[in-house]
Amino acid sequence: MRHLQDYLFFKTIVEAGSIRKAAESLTITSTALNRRILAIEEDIGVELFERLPKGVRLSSAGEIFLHHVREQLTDIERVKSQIADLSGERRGHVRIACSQALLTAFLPAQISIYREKHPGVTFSVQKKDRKEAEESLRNLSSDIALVFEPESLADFQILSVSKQQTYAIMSTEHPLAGRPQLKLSDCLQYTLALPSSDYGIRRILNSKANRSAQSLSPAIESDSFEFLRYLALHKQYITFQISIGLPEDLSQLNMTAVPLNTKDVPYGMLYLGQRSGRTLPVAAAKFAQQLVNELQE
Amino acid sequence: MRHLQDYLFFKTIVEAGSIRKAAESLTITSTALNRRILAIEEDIGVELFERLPKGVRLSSAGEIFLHHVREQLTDIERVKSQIADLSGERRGHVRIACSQALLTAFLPAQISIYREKHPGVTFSVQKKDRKEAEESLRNLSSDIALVFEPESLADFQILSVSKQQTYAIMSTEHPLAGRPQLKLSDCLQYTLALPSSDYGIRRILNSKANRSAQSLSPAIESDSFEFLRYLALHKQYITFQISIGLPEDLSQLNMTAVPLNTKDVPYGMLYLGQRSGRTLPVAAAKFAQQLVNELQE
DNA sequence: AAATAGTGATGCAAAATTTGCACTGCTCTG
DNA sequence: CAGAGCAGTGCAAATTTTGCATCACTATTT
Repeated sequence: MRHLQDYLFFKTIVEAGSIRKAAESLTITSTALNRRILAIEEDIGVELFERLPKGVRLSSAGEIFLHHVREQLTDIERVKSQIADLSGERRGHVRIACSQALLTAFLPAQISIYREKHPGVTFSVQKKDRKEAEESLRNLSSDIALVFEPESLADFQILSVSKQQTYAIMSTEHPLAGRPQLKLSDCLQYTLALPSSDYGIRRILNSKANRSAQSLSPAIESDSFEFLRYLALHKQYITFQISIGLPEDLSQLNMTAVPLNTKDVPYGMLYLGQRSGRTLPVAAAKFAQQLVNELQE
Repeated sequence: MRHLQDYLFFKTIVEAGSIRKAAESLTITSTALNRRILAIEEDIGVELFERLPKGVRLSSAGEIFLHHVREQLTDIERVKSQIADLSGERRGHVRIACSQALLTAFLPAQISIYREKHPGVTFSVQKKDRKEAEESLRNLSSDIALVFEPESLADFQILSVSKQQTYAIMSTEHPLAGRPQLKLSDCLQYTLALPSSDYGIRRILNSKANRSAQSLSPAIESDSFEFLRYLALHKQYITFQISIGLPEDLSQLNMTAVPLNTKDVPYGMLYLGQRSGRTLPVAAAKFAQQLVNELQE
């Protein structure tokens, strides 16, 4: 859309912090870009930026305008997507913010299923922690978010909630492998490789440990679930994952996942949501619907 | 706003039903206008209009686009108004849809009060019946609506509700003048001049008459309250009005208003509302707030 | 203290886009 | 069947946007 170019330019400048830098990434001259901003400012009658020696910074009027610009840019996407859907062929782009656990198996599978029906739809998936995911919904940089144990839920419109059981992951050689079910205390006798404490799984385990006055002392902490998994394979450590985050090929890797007793370690909650009050583009709305159906099973 | 010109052009064409007619009112050539539409259509990839021999008509894609355009045009007004409010001086335009009864005394007084504080704010007031008022909120041609006994309340976000007592209006020479209070049956013995049946007051009176199996047979019906009032003055008829709609200068006109007993004819409800989910421009929001305060007394 | 490198703004000419005129082809109306 | 009203199009003029060179300013580095 031609008229929205100014909006995009403006947004890019805000993100770049300088007109010249923004101009570079927009493949346009800084002077042309500068003048477009000046023109907008004249239109509105207020300066959108403070001019600093190091670049530009939003004025308070600019903040208001930025908010409007973000809404516009996403709104026109929705409109285009609705219009495209009239002609039968679904097109568009779905932007997903999600917890790390979803990246391994669930989302790849779901996206693949969706794209078989609608190859015109593209996806971007960003791993975000709980805070970041909610923020990205708020500032419209994501359409939907899948968050395990979310934080505030402000502006978060819940589309689906599903209970997630925690599993212990270990090598098939591990003494505990083969048990039908475990308690957390069973695991504490072995060496643990845990996600860092800003992850939902860790919070679940922590709270159980605190309640039973046990101490959760991991030998290894990491923010990469994949790393933890490989560690558990080679070093006979135990790590944990929620059910939806279990890789499909564990057995091929000589690993196994044993569920933790839910009376011992309670279910965690996986939330699917969008920004409240927003109408999603068709593609995103339909994909969200697919996830809702899938999560209900 | 330069970029929104296309939107305004588009909207004008829709309303005019023809590119040439729209071009005329926009003081631009039909050919230039035509090409701007073609450009938009190329941008989106779909035809927005069906081309008919008599002009153009919206396609279904155009309908979606129109909806977006309307939201845009009002949204940018809100943004401008919010930005202007930063600099202290309030500017903007408030569009009000209201029932006829409000035009006589209430709204003129309220607008006058508001404009003393904020002379930069302009107003447009449109008399609408209950259906029309709600529709004008929905399609964003009004910011706020004041409706007596509204109909559906769909998409209608209620800002305030106030009870309105019904008054009988008559000449000071009338036999019933001077009574402290009346019952509907008292009035039925005299000749009535009533608003047409799509007005809220008439509905209130009708429902009472039906319940008590009385018959409401007006000698005169009109959709002009002013006409009815003058009629009542000169011909000794009785007409009715709700409290907020009573003119301030009745006594100077040798007329008087006598309240109807509320146990006989119940209160009617006056609703102040906006479209649900919408953030009003500063000027409109503040004016609405003033009305809410006023109506609470 | 001076040089340097970074920022946004501006005058001016070239490039690109938009506009208006004249005209086409179409359909419905009288 | 002629006429009026409609949208679309080729082309040249008018207007707007762009890019280059350059200015004025500031913070950092030498």
